Amino acid sequence: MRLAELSRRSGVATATIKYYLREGLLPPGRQINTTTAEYDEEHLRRLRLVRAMIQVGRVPVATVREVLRHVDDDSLGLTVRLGAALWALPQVPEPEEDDAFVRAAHREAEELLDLLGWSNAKLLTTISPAYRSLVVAVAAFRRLGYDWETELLASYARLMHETAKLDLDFVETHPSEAEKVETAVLGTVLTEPILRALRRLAQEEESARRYGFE
Amino acid sequence: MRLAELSRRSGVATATIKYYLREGLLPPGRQINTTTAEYDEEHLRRLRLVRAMIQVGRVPVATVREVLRHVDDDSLGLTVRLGAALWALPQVPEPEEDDAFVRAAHREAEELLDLLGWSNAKLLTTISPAYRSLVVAVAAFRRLGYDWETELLASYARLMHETAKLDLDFVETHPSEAEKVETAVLGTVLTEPILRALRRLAQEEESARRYGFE
DNA sequence: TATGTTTGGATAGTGCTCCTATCCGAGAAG
DNA sequence: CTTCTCGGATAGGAGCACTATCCAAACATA
Repeated sequence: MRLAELSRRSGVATATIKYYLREGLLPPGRQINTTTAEYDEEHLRRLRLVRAMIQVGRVPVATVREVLRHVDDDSLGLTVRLGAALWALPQVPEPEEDDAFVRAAHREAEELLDLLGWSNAKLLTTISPAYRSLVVAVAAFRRLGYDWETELLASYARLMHETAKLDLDFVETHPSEAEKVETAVLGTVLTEPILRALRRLAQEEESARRYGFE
Repeated sequence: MRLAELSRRSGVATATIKYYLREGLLPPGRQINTTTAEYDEEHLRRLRLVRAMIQVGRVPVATVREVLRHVDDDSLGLTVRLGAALWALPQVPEPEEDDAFVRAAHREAEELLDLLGWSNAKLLTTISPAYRSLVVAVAAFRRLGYDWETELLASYARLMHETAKLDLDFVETHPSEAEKVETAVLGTVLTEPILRALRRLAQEEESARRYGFE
C-alpha cells in the first residue's frame, strides 16, 4: 500500500506519517522508484503501536524511538531487551541528591524493599529508573508534610506486585520473543491509563458506597 | 516573607513564582505598598503543592488552576468538591464516537462494571472522565489486535478497588474538609507516580524471580 | 541625604515538542 | 498530453512552561 492508503487505514495524516518516518519511528517503505514507496501490514501495525504510545500512553516521540530501538534489537536476550525497553520509558525528573527529603525517601524506600523481601529489586536501587521515580515521589509527599507508616506504602506495593504478576502472566501467553517484548512494553505503557482509569472509577464507586452521592 | 524568601525556601525561581501568580495558581500576597507584598506559610505550602502537581504529577498548569479552584471552593459539599477536583485532572483525548473499536470497548466496559457489581460507577458512565479514559485505552489495545478475557480486566479492577480503599482510608485520617479534598487530590496525583514506580519495580522483581537476570 | 540594591509588576522572548502547510519535480492515470 | 498524485525536503505554527529584561518605587547603607 502507498502512503495515502496507510494514512487512510490508520487515521493518521500523511504529513504526520512523514514526520514519524523522518524521526525513525517507522521504518522506511520499500522504495519502488524515486516518488513511490510501498508499505505493508507490518508498517500499519507499527504505526498503530506508535500512535497508541504517543496518544494514549503520552510517551514523547524521542522516547518512543528509544523504546522501539530496544524492541527491534534482537541481538540481546529477552530479559535484557525487555528491561532496556521498559527503562527507556519516561520517568519523573532526576532528584537533587543533596536534598534532605530525598535522602530520607531513599532510606524509606530501602526499608520498604526489605520489608517486602524484594531482594532482586534491592540489587537495582542504584540503577533502576523506577526506583529513582519512587524516591522522588515519596520525597515530594514528605516535603508537603504528609506522614504515613511504611506499612501503607507496603500495602500499595503488594497490590502492585499482584498487578505485575498479571502483567507477566499475560506476556507469557505470547510465544515469540519479539511479541513478548512488544507485549511487555504495551502492557506497561497502555495499561497505565487503564489502571489509572480503573482506580479513579473504583474511588468513585467506593466513595459513593461510603458516603452516598449527597 | 517577601517573594525572594518564598523563592529561596521553596527552591522555585522568582520569575516562575510570578508566572504562577499571574496564572492564578497562587493567591496574591498581602500588598504592603506598590512595590512590596508579604507572603506567609500558607503561600509556601500552596507553592509546594503546585510544584509537586506540575513536576511529579505532570499536571498541566491550566489543569492545576482548575483543580485548585475546586479545592478552594467551600460552597459545595465534600463529595461534590472532591469529585469535581478529581474530574478536572488530565485524561486521555476524547474518543471518536463513530469508531467500531470504541463502541466495542464501551460494551466491554459496561460488562466489566456489571461483573464487578460496581453499580454506583455504572450510573456515571455517561459523564465520568475516568470511564471515558478506560474506553479509549481499551479500544487502543483492541485496535492493536490484542485479545483478553474480561476476567483479566476484572482482576486488575479488583486490585484497583483495593487501592481505592487504601486511598479513602488515608483521606479519612484527615479531619477537616479542606484537608480532605487536598489530600484526595494529592493522593491521586502524587500516588500515581508512586504506583507506577512500584509496579515497574515489582515487574523487575517478579521477572528476576521467574527468569533470573541471565 | 546620597547612592546603590531590591522589590513586584508588565511584557516580550526562549526552548522544546509535535505536528502541519507548502513547495517541488518525478511518475502514474486518463 | 494534460492533470493528478506521489514522496521528500523545508519552513512554519501552535501550545506549553517558563525566563529574561525593563521599569519605577522603595528600601538599605553609608
